[in-house]
Parts: sequence; structure tokens; C-alpha cells
Amino acid sequence: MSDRRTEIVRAATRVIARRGVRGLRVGELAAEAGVSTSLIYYHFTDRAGILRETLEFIGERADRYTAEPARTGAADDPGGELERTLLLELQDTAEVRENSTAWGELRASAVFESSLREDLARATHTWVHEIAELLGRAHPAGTAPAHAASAERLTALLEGLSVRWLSGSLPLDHARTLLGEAIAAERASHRSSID
Amino acid sequence: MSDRRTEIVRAATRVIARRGVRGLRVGELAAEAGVSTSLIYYHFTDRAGILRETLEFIGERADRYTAEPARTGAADDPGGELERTLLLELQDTAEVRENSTAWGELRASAVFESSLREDLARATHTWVHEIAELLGRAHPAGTAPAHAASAERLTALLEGLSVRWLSGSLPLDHARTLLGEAIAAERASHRSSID
DNA sequence: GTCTATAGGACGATAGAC
DNA sequence: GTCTATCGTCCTATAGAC
Repeated sequence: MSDRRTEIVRAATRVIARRGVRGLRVGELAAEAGVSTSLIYYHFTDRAGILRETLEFIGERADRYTAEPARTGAADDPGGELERTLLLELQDTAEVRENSTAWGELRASAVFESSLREDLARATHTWVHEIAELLGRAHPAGTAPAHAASAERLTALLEGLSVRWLSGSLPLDHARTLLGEAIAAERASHRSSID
Repeated sequence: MSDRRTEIVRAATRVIARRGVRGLRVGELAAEAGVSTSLIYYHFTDRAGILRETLEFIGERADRYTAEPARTGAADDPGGELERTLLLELQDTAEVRENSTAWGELRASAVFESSLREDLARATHTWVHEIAELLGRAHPAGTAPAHAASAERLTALLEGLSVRWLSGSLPLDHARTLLGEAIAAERASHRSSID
């Protein structure tokens, strides 16, 4: 992928985070990327193509974003790493807000655009898998299916809390508390009596 | 509110469930309601007004929809009622799909339209309160704040699972299983040792 | 209150020069 | 590869008859 294409896709991510998928105008995207409208169409077939690649990019970036701390983090404390990784996504910084907002838009858009579903399901699966792995390392006593189920619940809960936060139904610190308690409960469920 | 207005708002709910908020066209809404485009504008100021009232209607209907079983249901089995009420929203029927889809669109739209946030937060609060009440009746040993926190987690998880289902990232029966397990775990957390 | 017809504008997309 | 200029269409919203 050429640098320009990447630039445009990154600009589109910012515009989507700011205005939503429904609010993305090719003209505004051009302005955000600092290029002309027609250059957008030189690099992409049409608006749907821009959206497709941008949402794919958001999905891929979410993969990396999630996977990285799991690899570089303290391998000797997977439990703490799990908690940090999940709570990382409930923070009021520009980057996290952009990621969460864009991811939420990707999710919401996929309800009506089946072409997005495959990428989205794959990114979701990767994320769940990462979390399940952390759980497995933190609590070897539990079974793999139980770790997977916990990871699915925790990530789905995180998505639910995140959109409640972003839509003004839940204060951020409260969302963090609720998620923290859920993590503790799921972890406890994997502790055998001999832990 | 006149009958016509109500008809149009109901039609708008169906169109939103089918096409999303971003996909709602006033012309299509008119066709769905069986009236002319201009009649829509006779009853509503503009497209944003249609959306505002429709999303408000969705929020109000969600209140009733949730609250009704809690009032009419078997008062002697609040625990079972809780489980039934929550699992009710993970069903592949036309009505539940429409409700869940429309509610998800309301939630997603509110991220970018602050005017929707107040209604949404109120409807969310009402829903959480209903669930907390059921928990309180099922497990009097628990404290009210603990019931509230459980209700917030369960409803946020349900929203997260629901949108994963609708966006094709999670099979429905799996979503139901995950929610059922979470309900059981939250209930267990409110059981004192003397239960 | 409800319709037909259409104005007006926003926005996606293209033509063509450089 | 990138721009300026513009076309065509879709869609919101209104005018005006009944």
C-alpha cells in the first residue's frame, strides 16, 4: 500500500471517530488528509471502497493494539497484564477515544453492511483469543473452553461499557470499576480450590 | 400525539431497524408509512426531528418492553423472571430483532449526537433499575449497590452480546449461553452463606 | 390533512489539464 | 499523481392545489 493510501486511510479513521461512518464526507476526508477530492478517487474506487479499507484498517489496528502489550508485557504476571490490557480501553485519551469510537462504528456499520462482517468477526476472534490466552496463563487450573467463554464475556462487556461511556450513559470511572469487578469475578471462577 | 404521527414514528422504527439511522430516507419512510413525503414534513419539522422523536420512542418502548414482564410476571420467582427477561432480548424473532437493532442504532447515534444522550441515559437507567430490582427480590441478602452494579454489568453485557450477534460475530445460541452463565454468576455473588 | 410537483442543495464522482 | 472545475443525481424540503 502506497504512503498516500495509508495517509488517507488514517485520515478517514480520524474523520470516522469524529463524525461517525454516516458522517464521513469525501470532501471532509480530503481536507483532513490535505489532498483534493479527486485524489481520493484516484486511490479508491468509491466511497464504499474507502469505507471498506478504513474499517479493515481499524480492525487490523485493533489486533495489533491489543496483541502488543500481551507480547511485550511482563510475562511473569499475566493476571495483572490481563487487567491492564482490558482497562487500557477505558481511558479518556485522544488515542483510546479514537480507537473505541471507530471500533464502535465498525461494529454498528456491520449490522447493515454484510461485507464488513467477515473482517469484523476475524478481528473480534483474534482479540478474544488474546484475552483467553492471558487468562490461561494466569489460571492454568481452568479449562480452555472456560477461558474462552470468560474472554468472550469480558470483551463483550467491555464493548458494551465502552459505547455506554461514549454515548454519555455511564461515567468513565464507573465503567472502569464495573469492568474491574467483572475481571476479578471471572478470574476467581478459574481458581481451583488448591490455588 | 395524533394517530398519524404515531404511525409514522412506528414506520420509522421499522425502517431504522432495516436500514439503520444512516440509511433512513424520508422517501422510504413515507412509502413504509403509506403516505406522501410532504405529509411527513407536515407532521415533523425536518429529518432530524423525525429521528429525534423516533429514537425517543424507541427508548420509551424499551422501557415498557422491559418493565412489563417484571410487573405481570410471576412475583414468586424473581430469579427466574430475571433470567427470562434478559434472555428475552436474545431471540431470533422479528420483534426482538427490530427492537435490538433499533436500540443499537439509538446507542450508536448518540455517540455523535449529543441531543439524543439525555433520553438514552434515562431509558438505560430505567432498564438497569428494573433489573436491579429483580435481583434485589431474588437475593435479599445482597446490598442495593451490589444489585445495581450487577444490573449494570448484565445489561451492558447484553448490549455487547446483542450487537455481536446482529453484526455476525457471534452465533445466537452462543450469546445466550454466555449471558446465562453471567446471570448465574452474578446471582451467586449475592447469595450469602446462609442462603 | 393530504396530495403532486418541483425547487434547491449537498455530495459523490468524473473530465481534463498539468 | 495531483489539481481545478464541474456534472449529475439523490434527497431534503417546500409550494400550492384540493
